[in-house]
Amino acid sequence: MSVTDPCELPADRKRGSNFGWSLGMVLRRWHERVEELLKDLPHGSRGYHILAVVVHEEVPTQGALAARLAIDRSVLTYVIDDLANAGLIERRPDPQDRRARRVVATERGRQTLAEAERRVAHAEDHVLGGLPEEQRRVFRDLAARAAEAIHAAAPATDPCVAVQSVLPPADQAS
Amino acid sequence: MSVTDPCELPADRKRGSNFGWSLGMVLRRWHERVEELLKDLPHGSRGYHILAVVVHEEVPTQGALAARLAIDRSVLTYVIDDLANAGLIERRPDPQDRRARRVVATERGRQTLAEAERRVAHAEDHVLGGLPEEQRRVFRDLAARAAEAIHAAAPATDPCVAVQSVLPPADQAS
DNA sequence: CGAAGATAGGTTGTCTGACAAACGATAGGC
DNA sequence: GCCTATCGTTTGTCAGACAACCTATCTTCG
Repeated sequence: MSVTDPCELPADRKRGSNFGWSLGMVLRRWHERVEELLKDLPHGSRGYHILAVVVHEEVPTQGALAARLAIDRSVLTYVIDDLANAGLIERRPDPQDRRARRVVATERGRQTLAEAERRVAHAEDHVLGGLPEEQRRVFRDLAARAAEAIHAAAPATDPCVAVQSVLPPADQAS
Repeated sequence: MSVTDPCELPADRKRGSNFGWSLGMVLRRWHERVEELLKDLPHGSRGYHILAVVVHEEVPTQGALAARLAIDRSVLTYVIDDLANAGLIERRPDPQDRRARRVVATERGRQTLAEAERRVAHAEDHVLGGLPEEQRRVFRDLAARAAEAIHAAAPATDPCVAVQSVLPPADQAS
């Protein structure tokens, strides 16, 4: 497939149609808003995500939690510390394996999460204010499913694409 | 339109249904892939975005470019430096205003972008591999429109939400 | 004309968050 | 009882984001 006229990208590729940029834009705004909203939750959106998983899901250990959220274990350490200090979760020794810690939510944690989720949901609607109600729902749903799929196929890098220079070999530089 | 009962989140709010987390997940993977793909384009995805705008849109000055992409001017400086060194764009003095620089793409830049866009499009399909064809299209479209709307309403922080603690007042801590 | 303020671009320094590496404690296999 | 793997934690390094400052130029107005 020879290079079709590069300018021919049918106005679908033009303004705003850079997927990566768009995602970044939406995520940045989401982050701003949520961070603002949850500024007294120990680590803002980070703490929120962790708390959410702890409350909603049965996650055995800290390591599993890290895997579930696809974040580094070393981050978990201090976020959990602070969430525990705030009385939102507890870190209990696992009776089966004394290396592991089970992380469970306190009642206060559950309440806090409920409140946080309410606010975040509201903020999200605001962030997606540019889309009509129905499409917001669709967007969130698609994002969730795409993320789920990505997370499931974790390997991150498979060499299915041969990596060679994007730059033309200096043949007809302007 | 009052907020429908916030606690009613019906198992739609559960696993994977954290919008922010999902976006982050998708974006991270996008970034990994693209950065891999464009590793010899001066600043990877950054350079890609900038090059794309320079090629596809009529952007008067460097400052306008920064505004268009919602990035810091100080970033533009060195990215443009390197894109120019690679012969992909040129920084020309604006005859009307000698403070300003007009940034224009070279032919080589156009070719490179075309190739890059092809690869990125391919990578994006791969990243969204968890969604069927049609939904990928929808997702990209919604993302673009949401981002566009956000970018249009730039102010970033309007105090429409009263910010008070998410934490309950220590009444019934567990 | 010439001084004052505004604006374009560039430079520098600081700060945060991501990530790798190393460590102590414990579990499981031999 | 040793050896290796695993869990959680700590530490250090690095890149990217962002603010503050600087210079050159334009604009306005006396």
